[in-house]
Amino acid sequence: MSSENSPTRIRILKAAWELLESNPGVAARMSDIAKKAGVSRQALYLHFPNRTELFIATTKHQDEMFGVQEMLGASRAAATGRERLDAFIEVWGNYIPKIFGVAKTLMVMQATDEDAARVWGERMQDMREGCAAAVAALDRDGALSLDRDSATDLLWTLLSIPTWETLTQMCGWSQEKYIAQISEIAHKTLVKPAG
Amino acid sequence: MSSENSPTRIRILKAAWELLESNPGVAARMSDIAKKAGVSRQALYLHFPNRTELFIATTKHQDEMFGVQEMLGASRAAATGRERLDAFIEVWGNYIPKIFGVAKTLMVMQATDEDAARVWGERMQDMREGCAAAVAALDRDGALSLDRDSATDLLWTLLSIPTWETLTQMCGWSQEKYIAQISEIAHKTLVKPAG
DNA sequence: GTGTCAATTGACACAGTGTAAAGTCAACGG
DNA sequence: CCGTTGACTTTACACTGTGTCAATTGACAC
Repeated sequence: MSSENSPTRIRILKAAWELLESNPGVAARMSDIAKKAGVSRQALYLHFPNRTELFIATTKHQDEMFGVQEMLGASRAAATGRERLDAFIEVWGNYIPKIFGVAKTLMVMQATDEDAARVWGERMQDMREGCAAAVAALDRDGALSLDRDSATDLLWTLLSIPTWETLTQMCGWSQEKYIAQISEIAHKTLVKPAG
Repeated sequence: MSSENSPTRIRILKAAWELLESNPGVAARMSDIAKKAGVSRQALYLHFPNRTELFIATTKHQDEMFGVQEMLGASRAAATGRERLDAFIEVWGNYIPKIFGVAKTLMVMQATDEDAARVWGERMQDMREGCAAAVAALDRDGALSLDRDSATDLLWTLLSIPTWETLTQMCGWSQEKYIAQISEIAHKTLVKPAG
């Protein structure tokens, strides 16, 4: 079942991806995914031990396809703390819509499923490190107007998926407005006013 | 089944309340609730048409017990826009922890259940009106640094339950720190600097 | 007593997950 | 050309949880 790259496995992952994306959070049934992938329901269990692990694998597959690591790595290149903050907000903020469908499913499952909770927690912790790094860079520039921990907490919350969901999905903000406003709030609350 | 005040109905609601509170989001089973209420599983269906409606009723029961309407009404009394903003943040922000357990359940169910989604949406819309009113009061004072809609959207997001959850449950902020910081962010981002 | 109402008991249909066993089919190696 | 292997299918089933139904009990009211 494990880390193979068999074509069937990929087809299943792709089917799950599409279904979750078209209906965020609703968590398609195994039979739906099988149907979409053009395989039997049982074939799913040949590649993944259970439903949760299939969705976890879908998440990891997305990260691999999109190359998050590289994207986030790029934001580390920025010279000043302020530039780094902006770069991080832009990269992560623009990554969210790409993964939202699948991510939301995991987020919802997290409440009832330990494995989903673990993986989701790790993922959010990774993102938090990016926040911490940006905050640290600001601090080194003497531009941080809060203690590091609180600043990291705030930035993390500001860039959380529920925040993105509220603003873009419920309030109807465009992706550009979202990025611009989050960036502005981050500056106003985290960064010292003058220079 | 409907809007009676039979003692059994109340006991069921109380049992559901306690179970949801002790395990936010996990959504207890009907049999668990029945057991806790000291009543047969079938008795639940004599009072509520299904699981979702039971949870919805639990939410409404909480609102009734706590008297949200009165609490929020009090914040309308404030004289200036700034005072009103602070009052609203304090009232709503301190209400969240009281309802979190049950609310989170509804929030999670919202993804898969239309009725839950509807009720949850209404509830959030009610809260939004409080945000809009505070923003309008600021605007009347000429103290608003954003257009009304954007300001309402932002305040609404800032005061959303996921934001509270991230800061207090995941980051470990105290309720006091939460209120203080949210208040500060709201001022920095919504209210004009000087006077 | 009889009616009625609230609740119980036990049974069942249904959906969805996960397991198990047997069968099919194509590829590959002797 | 045969036999094996591996991936997948088919069928069946156990299990959990929701919701429905019918028959029964017990109390209280008139």
